[in-house]
Amino acid sequence: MPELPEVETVARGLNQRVRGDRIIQAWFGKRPQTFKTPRARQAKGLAGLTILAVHRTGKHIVFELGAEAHLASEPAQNDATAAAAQWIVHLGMTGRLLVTAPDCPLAPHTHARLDLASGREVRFVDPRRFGRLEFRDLRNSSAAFEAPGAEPLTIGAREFAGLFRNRRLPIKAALLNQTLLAGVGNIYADESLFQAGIRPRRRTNRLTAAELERLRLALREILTYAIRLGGSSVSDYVDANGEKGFFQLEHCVYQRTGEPCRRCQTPIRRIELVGRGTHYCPICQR
DNA sequence: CATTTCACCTGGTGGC
DNA sequence: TGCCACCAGGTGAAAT
Repeated sequence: MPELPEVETVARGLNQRVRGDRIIQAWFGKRPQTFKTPRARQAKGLAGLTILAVHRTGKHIVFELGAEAHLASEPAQNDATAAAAQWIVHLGMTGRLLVTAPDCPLAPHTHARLDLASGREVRFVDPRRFGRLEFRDLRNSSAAFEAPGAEPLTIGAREFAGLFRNRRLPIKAALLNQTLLAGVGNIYADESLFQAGIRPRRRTNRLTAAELERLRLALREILTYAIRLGGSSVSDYVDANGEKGFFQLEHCVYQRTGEPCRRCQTPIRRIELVGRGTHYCPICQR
């Protein structure tokens, strides 16, 4: 399931491959749930725009789009002031965003295709349809997209502690709440709690300052390392080039129920928390 | 308001 | 081999 490292990997791949390209026209499927902006408005809005840059915010992929053609090397990354519009893609559980040749066979559950001036296509494929596509025309008073929560890679110690100090919910539930931190999902919540030695059910307001700081650093380290390995390919995740990631080989607890802890050999335990499978080591995490 | 539960989806899995 | 119940989980709406 795409979380911050997977979404970052996809966004980087897209930025490398389609930055500077121009959208000739766009096609959209008929499943209404996929479209946060009505499909007709997306198709009309995207046609003719140039891709200035592609980047990640939280779990969202943002295409910065310009009304005029720019040199691919010219626009600064994240230069929202130059952007006339944005195309915002959330991959949900099973979403894929791929750059393909036009004669590449159309995968089942393809919900969107962008025809590019270079002759290639950007395709959005999503069997389970938890993904979302949104178009924002910044020329029409729409605000630029902002993720609701803080960025786990750059948040400071004081702000991080402030997010959790006055809450009573389990720390794992807090990590999954995108309005607090943006980008952490089930895999990296479990992995970072293991690394920090904290049990998932612990109430956030009962965590010590030292524990919160361990958690902040664990998140940063794990997310950074996972990005370097191209993310975790559990389920059917692949990047914009169709390549799998390798961080799943590094998992210490996620989907390792009953297997020995890599640190102390105790069998990894699985519980259900806020409706999610949750994995931890009963010895290493307190 | 804070927190918890549930519906939305389909492919893969395991039991018989 | 085939059938089917069941499960995975990101998000937002509804319930508590």
